[in-house]
Amino acid sequence: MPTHARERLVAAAEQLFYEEGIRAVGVERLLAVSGVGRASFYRHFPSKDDLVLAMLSGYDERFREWLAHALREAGDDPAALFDALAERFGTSALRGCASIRTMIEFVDPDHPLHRAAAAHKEAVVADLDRWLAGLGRADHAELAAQFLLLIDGAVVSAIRERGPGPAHRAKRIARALLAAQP
Amino acid sequence: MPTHARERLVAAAEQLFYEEGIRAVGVERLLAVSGVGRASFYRHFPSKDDLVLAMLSGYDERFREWLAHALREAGDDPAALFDALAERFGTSALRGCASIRTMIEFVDPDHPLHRAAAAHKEAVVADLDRWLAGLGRADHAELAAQFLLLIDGAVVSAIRERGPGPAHRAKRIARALLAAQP
DNA sequence: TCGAGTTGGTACCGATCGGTTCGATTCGGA
DNA sequence: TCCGAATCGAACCGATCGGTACCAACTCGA
Repeated sequence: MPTHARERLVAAAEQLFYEEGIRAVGVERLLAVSGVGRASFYRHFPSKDDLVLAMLSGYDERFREWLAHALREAGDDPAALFDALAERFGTSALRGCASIRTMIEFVDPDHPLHRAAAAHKEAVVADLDRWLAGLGRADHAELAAQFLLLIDGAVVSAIRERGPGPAHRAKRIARALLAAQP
Repeated sequence: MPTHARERLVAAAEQLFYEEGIRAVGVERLLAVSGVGRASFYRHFPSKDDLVLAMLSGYDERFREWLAHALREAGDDPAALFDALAERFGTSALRGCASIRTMIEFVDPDHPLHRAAAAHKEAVVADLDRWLAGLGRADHAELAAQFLLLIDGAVVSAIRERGPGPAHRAKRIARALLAAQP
């Protein structure tokens, strides 16, 4: 199965970067796990950073697809979004989200990988904003930012705690938030 | 000034690890910035990881001192804690907190550095819990965990946004939270 | 004053880093 | 079936990684 070198590289990157970290995984490991030759790697990606970029792009797409589905399921109850988050936390082993981790591993705000990871978060908050506005909430902009803060806080908490607990906690906070300004 | 090699190493570690990341900074840079000789480094710290441990220990001490002071200032209004957080965000350039960043850079939950960083968070939530219990809140345990979720969420948001905005946002959430269960 | 202990500086170690180059082989479309 | 394109594997590059060993200079207490 020597075909699709690019796809196998991205798949290996997603797995290894998630399990161990970006800086912690060298090109050698990526080649070994993906079974891709060194030359093929650098034909598809000018540098390791470009592979990280491709990984981030895939993460952005998949996460926001998941988010869109979760928002549809939530109906007209914004707090229900955190039920979907709890489900997400329950299934996978929790090592944070690719965006937060990339922003932190490449903490210089001018670094291309930091910018790309931050752009994902801004896209997510824009998605949330549109959704809340569609639900007729006057405070949609502020509420969207607050929801992202709750999501990120839950993700960071979940790194230590394992399991859906932090997502449930975030949901209870969201409930209080919605009750305050109905 | 050839004395105090250890203190200078820890100071350089705090600065460089914060500005660039732990894995991103090699021993060479630490020696150059601190002005410490290579042999002196390894006399004080058996390995680079032990220097990270010392940095974390200093961070834990200083942060919790700051927290204790902020809690005293807050008086009987729990949400006022986030005013202190906003002040903290306003002054320093924001690149996250040492604990979150260490947990993420060493994401394996069994890694000694991950454990040390996680232990700091657990100590913080214990501090919050004692404080809230002292204020007579029946929901102190849950509220403490929720407060830490808000703090961590604000820290992650502040990495992208700069400035005290995320702390103010967290304060508004905290207000709603306290209003829900007075 | 003197000597033990700490210091900074340097050379060096094997391993790994990201990246380049050159075949030998295999795949896939015409 | 055949040929170009894509593939894998390995040798190789300079740089840097974390860590060791040795040395001359310095500090400081007895």
